[in-house]
Amino acid sequence: MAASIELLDAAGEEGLTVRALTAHLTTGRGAIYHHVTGKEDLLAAATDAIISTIVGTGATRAAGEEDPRQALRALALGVFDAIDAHPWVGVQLSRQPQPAVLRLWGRIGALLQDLGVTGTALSDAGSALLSYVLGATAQYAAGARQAPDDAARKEYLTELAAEWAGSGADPLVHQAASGLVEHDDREQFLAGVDIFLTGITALHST
Amino acid sequence: MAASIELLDAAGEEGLTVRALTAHLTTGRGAIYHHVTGKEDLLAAATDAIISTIVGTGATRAAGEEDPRQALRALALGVFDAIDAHPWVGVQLSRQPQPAVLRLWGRIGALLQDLGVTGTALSDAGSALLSYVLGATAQYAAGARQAPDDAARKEYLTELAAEWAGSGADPLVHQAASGLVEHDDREQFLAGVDIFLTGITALHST
DNA sequence: ACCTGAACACCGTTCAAGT
DNA sequence: ACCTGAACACCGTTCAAGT
Repeated sequence: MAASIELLDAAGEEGLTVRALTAHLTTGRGAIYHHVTGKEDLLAAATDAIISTIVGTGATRAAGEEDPRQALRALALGVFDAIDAHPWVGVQLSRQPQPAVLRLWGRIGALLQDLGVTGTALSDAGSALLSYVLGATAQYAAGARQAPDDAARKEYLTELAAEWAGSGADPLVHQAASGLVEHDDREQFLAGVDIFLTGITALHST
Repeated sequence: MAASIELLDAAGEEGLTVRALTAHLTTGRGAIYHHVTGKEDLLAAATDAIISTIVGTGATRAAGEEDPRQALRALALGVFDAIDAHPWVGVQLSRQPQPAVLRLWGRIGALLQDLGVTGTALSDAGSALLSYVLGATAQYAAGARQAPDDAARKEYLTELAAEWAGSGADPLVHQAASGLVEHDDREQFLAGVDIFLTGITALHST
């Protein structure tokens, strides 16, 4: 498992090949099939291992001593940072039915319940927040994969901004493109979480 | 392009192989490389073709005669229905930099502007809403791929619910699992859009 | 029970050769 | 300029044979 994550971090999803993995473990190609059913299983297990470290310990200290809103922000940021460190997790999380997704659902649901949301509103809010987090991190991961370091990121964004500006006559897109290079992904991600929490609170209190 | 979409609809992302496509077009394997740079380009073009039909015509009649909130709901539902018809689009949209995503961004941004959102709040709200729509549809598409028809869907969800119920001691997950089989994806998706719009409005008016 | 590694049935992409 | 299709360099997975 550790070897799989190492390979994924080093070369992305395409870097995890049965050949590379078994070579790294100095074993025969067929050997892994005694431990996992196939490559899909391998990826799911690696993803679950990463997500577990974020959700895992937090679940016990959620008794209520902490502000659930703050805890939800922290959880979301935890996922964000994990994808920053392991971009391949972002793509993987969009593929159901993943145990890692289930784990996240449970934690988000519990915190929303602490916030006083119940019934249909709870499942609506939970799945919506989860979808946002997964969608945003997947987008971010895709961008990060294109530009691993800061210099490459700046170049990539400048190029993308030029492409945006050129593609549409829309002045709005133009404006968005100019702000693209300077914007902070992490801040924008958190702003989205806040829109969510505000919406949930507003809908709940009416 | 039409042939590519046909293959993708029939057999999913894995069904689109260079061999199957060129056989369908009764041409040589290398022929397509004179029209697209590779398979990635092919998938991006197919995705853009689908998204264009949703965003395309709407852009012109967005002058303001329509409630922007309603228009955003309609746009979101349009994406949802497109992925219902072509599940492979869902996965594809999570991969940047996709012209289709840019197209959606432009339309969402314009409608948010009609709603009176500007500056940093606009780019925050736009990217958040886009992330939600992409995340939710990707999740839905992944589920739909597992269960193409209604009978399979029910069976799949019942099985998933049992798995959920078994995995965690959490009573919340238990409760969510029981509601899983009956819930309407489309309704839940729209509920999420409403949480968003409510949050954006609430943050904007304070 | 677990491992080995050749073999199998696929891929996407390239490129000399044709029209 | 566009097409052809054999060839190349890969894949994931299987399975008879070993320990």
